Amino acid sequence: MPSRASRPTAASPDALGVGGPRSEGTRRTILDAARALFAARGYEQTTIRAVAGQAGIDASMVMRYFGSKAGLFAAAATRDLDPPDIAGVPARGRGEALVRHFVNRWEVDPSEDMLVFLLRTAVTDGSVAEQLQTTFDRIVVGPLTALDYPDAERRAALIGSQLMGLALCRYILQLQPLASLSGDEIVAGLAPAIQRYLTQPMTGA
Amino acid sequence: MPSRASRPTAASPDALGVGGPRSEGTRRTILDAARALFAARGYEQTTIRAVAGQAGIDASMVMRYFGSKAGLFAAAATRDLDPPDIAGVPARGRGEALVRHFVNRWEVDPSEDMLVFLLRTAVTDGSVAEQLQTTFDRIVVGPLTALDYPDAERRAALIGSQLMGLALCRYILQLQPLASLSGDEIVAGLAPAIQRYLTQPMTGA
DNA sequence: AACGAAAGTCAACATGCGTTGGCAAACGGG
DNA sequence: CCCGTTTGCCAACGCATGTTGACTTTCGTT
Repeated sequence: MPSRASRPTAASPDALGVGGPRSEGTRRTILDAARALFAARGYEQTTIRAVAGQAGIDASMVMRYFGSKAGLFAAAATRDLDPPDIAGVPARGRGEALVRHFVNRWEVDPSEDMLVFLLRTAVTDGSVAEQLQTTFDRIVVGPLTALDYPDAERRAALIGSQLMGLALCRYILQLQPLASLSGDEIVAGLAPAIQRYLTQPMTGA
Repeated sequence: MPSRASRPTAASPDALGVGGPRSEGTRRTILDAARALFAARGYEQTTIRAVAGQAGIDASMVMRYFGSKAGLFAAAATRDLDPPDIAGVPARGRGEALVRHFVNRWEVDPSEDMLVFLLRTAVTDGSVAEQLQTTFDRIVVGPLTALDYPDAERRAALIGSQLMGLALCRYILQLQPLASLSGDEIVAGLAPAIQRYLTQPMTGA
């Protein structure tokens, strides 16, 4: 990706704090570069200079826009992500729908997905782990409780551990043969297990 | 843990390379400290000085013993770990036996387990990921192929992703409610899924 | 055309890191 | 008792990093 100079067009005088409204164009450019690098290398390995380099600007610009490396990460880590719509799926197909939802998103570009992005950094940073918990609650636990599944939290936890394990092994660690299977093969292999987590009776408490 | 000065006892003139036989006592002390810190913070966040500090010695000592930070990690990352004995278990109970094997080990002290140790560092270091692959092949894929399971590699991959996900969510990220469940509850929840991965028919290839 | 603020660059600082070499104490055989 | 090896500590180097401040360039407004 060549260094897109891009004329930032001075931006519109939108609703932004008086603290310092900057060019919205380069702001997004920086955030995209930051997300890509944070997701690819993790927090420590990602340097401000590298982010600035990929964004085609100077490192001090990143500081002016986001204050600090932590501020940059915080800004990069807040993004909308849509929970899967499993309510519109018959109960027997919800396991597969759940797996397919995430696999489809991850197949496009794992680095672009918030869950993979957070996962990578959460491993080395405890505060990010809390954020991952929140995100996960909203995106997996939420839909399950909305459908009145009993023990929704525990079922979501089991399902989550499997989905996280998949994301970890396939997209981050790239372990074989998991990394070279097709998306459909992954879905076919995982869906029955997820379905089972949804429906199997719970023992103990 | 107070700084154990400990007289290294000059050690026995054991079989050690001519390059530099050092005190075996402090060598192990350093390795223990290194393993604990690597497992707790990951590779980047662990500093030579911190390892030396926890071992109660100087940082340069670590260098003399292990040459470099990478050498220290390599030394810390080589340790025996026993594959689970599922051959002596009836086929119907192998899923549970597999889960229980790892959960039992992790309940004692996750930081002491090689798999958790490697997992944490593999996320930020690609070369460690390869080592994790090797370890995993030996400890999970091996026992399965030895029992002539069809599609042993793929089944092991699915099982592995679930076990890795558990280790990640419960012991590293400490996500709720997974982190606060009892070991038995974990085993009860996961065992049927693992058993299913062992026995369910494989679709596609 | 001139002004001034915004946008961006450049050089430098302070810090913490891995790493190195030199120097002091402990130990053991002659 | 002395001396060489081993074991350890101290101070420092070189480097990359996050961060800062002064300087230049762009560009809309008057």
